[in-house]
Amino acid sequence: MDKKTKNLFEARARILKALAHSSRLYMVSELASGERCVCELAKMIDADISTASKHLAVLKSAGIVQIDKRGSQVFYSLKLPCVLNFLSCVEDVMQSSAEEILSCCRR
Amino acid sequence: MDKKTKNLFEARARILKALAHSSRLYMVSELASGERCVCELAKMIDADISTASKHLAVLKSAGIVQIDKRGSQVFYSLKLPCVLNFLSCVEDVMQSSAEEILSCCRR
DNA sequence: TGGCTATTTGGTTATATTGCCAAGCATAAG
DNA sequence: CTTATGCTTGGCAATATAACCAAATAGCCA
Repeated sequence: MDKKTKNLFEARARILKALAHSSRLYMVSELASGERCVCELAKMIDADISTASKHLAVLKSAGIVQIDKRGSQVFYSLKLPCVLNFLSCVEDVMQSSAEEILSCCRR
Repeated sequence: MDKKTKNLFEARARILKALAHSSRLYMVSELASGERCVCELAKMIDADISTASKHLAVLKSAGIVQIDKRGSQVFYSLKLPCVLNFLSCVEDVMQSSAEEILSCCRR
């Protein structure tokens, strides 16, 4: 694997890593229905505001969400809707694993 | 977020986490063109065989790849082709970020 | 059986991530 | 100006990941 290829895959992995946390994934799926301020998202994931803020910073630096500061609040929203397509495949993987377990038990 | 929802998102995150590493991502994209044994994949990511084996175990336990033992070798292959769709969206996110940087420099 | 090859597993160390608290900053309200 | 609110940042402790080496395991062949 040459250096250029390595950099490419590291960049890709960085984006996936940003999504690879239950709280961040939940926030992303909430943002699918519209923008939310930090305090709303913090309540949703049931965590300290500073924790939510840091998670959102991770998503932002990966280019998955964008911000809009209005007054004293900061509103986050999805940058690219295609991110939601990720989840449908994740669902397929989960279902496939579940079916495998079931078919194994049936025998 | 109730407990059931939390478990669901943790399960989803586990799958994304399995893909969120440059070596694992590279192995997955190689497997797109067909099955490979552990030693081949280890060479490709330029790592110790034990390291490759552990990465593959992560992918397997996430349900992303499957194995076929033949003789003394173990062949890994993709379980669901849809995993590759992830990458096209990752590409979109990267391009969007790159365009943003460019447009900022042009001004 | 004994040695050989391919792979997995255990152990260790280095590094990264996570979550909370406290402190800082900016904007809005009084 | 002072206070309150919403958010971000720095720091720390706990936990999780990653990479390597060494040792264990499994199947093949002489």
